[in-house]
Amino acid sequence: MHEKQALGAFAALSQETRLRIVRLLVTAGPEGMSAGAIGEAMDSASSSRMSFHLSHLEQAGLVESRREGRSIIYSAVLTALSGLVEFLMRDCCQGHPEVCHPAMAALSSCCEPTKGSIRG
Amino acid sequence: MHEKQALGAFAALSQETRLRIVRLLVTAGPEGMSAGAIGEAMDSASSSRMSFHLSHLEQAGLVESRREGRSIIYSAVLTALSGLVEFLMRDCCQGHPEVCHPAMAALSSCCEPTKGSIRG
DNA sequence: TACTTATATCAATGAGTCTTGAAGTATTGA
DNA sequence: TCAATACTTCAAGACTCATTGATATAAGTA
Repeated sequence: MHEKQALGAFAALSQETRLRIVRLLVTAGPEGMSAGAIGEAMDSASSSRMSFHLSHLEQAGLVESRREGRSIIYSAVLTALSGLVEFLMRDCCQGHPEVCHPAMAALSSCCEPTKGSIRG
Repeated sequence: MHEKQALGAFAALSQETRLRIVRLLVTAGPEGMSAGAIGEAMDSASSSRMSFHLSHLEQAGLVESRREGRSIIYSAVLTALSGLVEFLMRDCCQGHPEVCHPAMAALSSCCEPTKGSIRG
């Protein structure tokens, strides 16, 4: 994850519709959702509007697509999200590990690591 | 950290100058840096341009300021950064803990937690 | 082939953002 | 009080972004 990629990802995530799409696709898991289904889940989203935001997200590397019959299925690129977090934290931590510990505690409660515990 | 705050933070971080300012201030630590010193560290930054971006970052909650004599000292709000990470990961992990583990491993190598270890 | 469904692309419009230079405010010192 | 320093605020222009509606492409179906 380089600065340009991070800037693109932050820009993609700074738009309400796109942030919601990403969250929706993350919860949808690896199977993903068709563009139409995503559009139906969003408020008053025209097909061109969805296409605009989905291609924006795809170019930012946050989602990927595959065709299934007439539909195009979008899914979240989970490694891009974790890479973004890694980039953010890498920059945060230079000499100040206290920044990371609250975030690690939050992750710990979210992800239930299989071994070990985190103390701030 | 709510959606609106996250959107504001992502928008603030999606601009090259502002992302660099944040990284600069994170490395500068709690003492922070004056607006002028930040401007000197950036390429060809006019004072009004710095002020524009610094107030943008401050409104997003990513930096804070205090006056010292004639100078205004800016410093990074580390809890806002970790809060943003927490927000991102919280949304990432719904049913998919495998997203978080690589990020946790990255944080682990960055922050050297005082106790326990993280396994993906 | 013609029709329907599903999505993408294009062009135009309006809204928002970034930069610049000038003017304004706050602090310090003579 | 005057001048200098350090920032901020304001206004204007250029640029970018989001939305809309129309058109285009691609894949099934009759």
